[in-house]
Amino acid sequence: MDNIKKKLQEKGLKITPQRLAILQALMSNKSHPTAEMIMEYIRVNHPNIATGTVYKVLDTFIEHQIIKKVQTEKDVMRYDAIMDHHHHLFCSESERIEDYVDIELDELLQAYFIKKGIPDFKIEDIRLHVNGKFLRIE
Amino acid sequence: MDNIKKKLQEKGLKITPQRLAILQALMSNKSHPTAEMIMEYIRVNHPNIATGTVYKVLDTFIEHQIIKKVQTEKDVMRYDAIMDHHHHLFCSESERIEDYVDIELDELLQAYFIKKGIPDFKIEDIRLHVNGKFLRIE
DNA sequence: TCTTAAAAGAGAATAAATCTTATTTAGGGT
DNA sequence: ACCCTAAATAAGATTTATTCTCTTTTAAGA
Repeated sequence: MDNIKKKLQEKGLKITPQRLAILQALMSNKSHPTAEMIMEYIRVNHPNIATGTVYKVLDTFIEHQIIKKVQTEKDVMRYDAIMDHHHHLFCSESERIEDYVDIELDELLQAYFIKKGIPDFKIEDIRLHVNGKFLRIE
Repeated sequence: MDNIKKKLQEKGLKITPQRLAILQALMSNKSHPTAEMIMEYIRVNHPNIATGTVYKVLDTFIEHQIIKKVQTEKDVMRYDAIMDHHHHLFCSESERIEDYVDIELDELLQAYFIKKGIPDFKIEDIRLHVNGKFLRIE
């Protein structure tokens, strides 16, 4: 929790109970939750947090690079508190999304694109979207 | 245009002026348009097409694998009529999205994952989301 | 402790997408 | 070519996620 406070302070953000609750919710949840799911989770301890506040706080976090949006095909946004470079595994039968970290792969891709490049495009970041099926239930 | 008709027939879909217009719009537009943009485009020749029809037709096309949704961070859906395996280049400063085809890369990835695999996950499809900047204006 | 800019609350407003119901139409069968 | 019917479209109300506006509250530096 102190670690969460430090994160906000580093970015020059005021420490509020709402921000702490939302960031804590995000960091304890690896399932890339929606704003809805975050609200549900924090309403246990913060019954009167406003919907708009949650969206606003999430936007603030994104702006300050504390969290990221996850790109999906659905019209509900999902959020990710893990900022280290990683890829995503998407379940083709459910809404499940998991992180996939693979430094060896990153090096392979980096080497490939340094050698080959993409015409008229300056690469900043490469993310894999791996679609498939999870063989074990979460 | 006959080619578009054939596409619908192959999937057992009725050929309607609305479907032809929407698919034609999608195939002539490489910018991964939104439903809104498609409507604007086809309203020139089809002034009284209903919004709901456009969404319905797009869903039907997705269901029959004639088009695909593009995963973005925004809450407007974008559509792609190119079904051959390809990746996407995302502009970090605008809404521009372009296709990126690279068979050599696909082979590299395939070889990598056949060798290495992902624990408890059966890969069906791998897409790269390459973020960066376009060095030439469209 | 005081001050004030920043943040949160409440709920109205917006925008994309979906749903409902009535009407129309494509295309197979006669 | 003409029916017939299931499928498709039109129109517009509705839903859902998200954003906006305005007022009140609060964090944290002076």
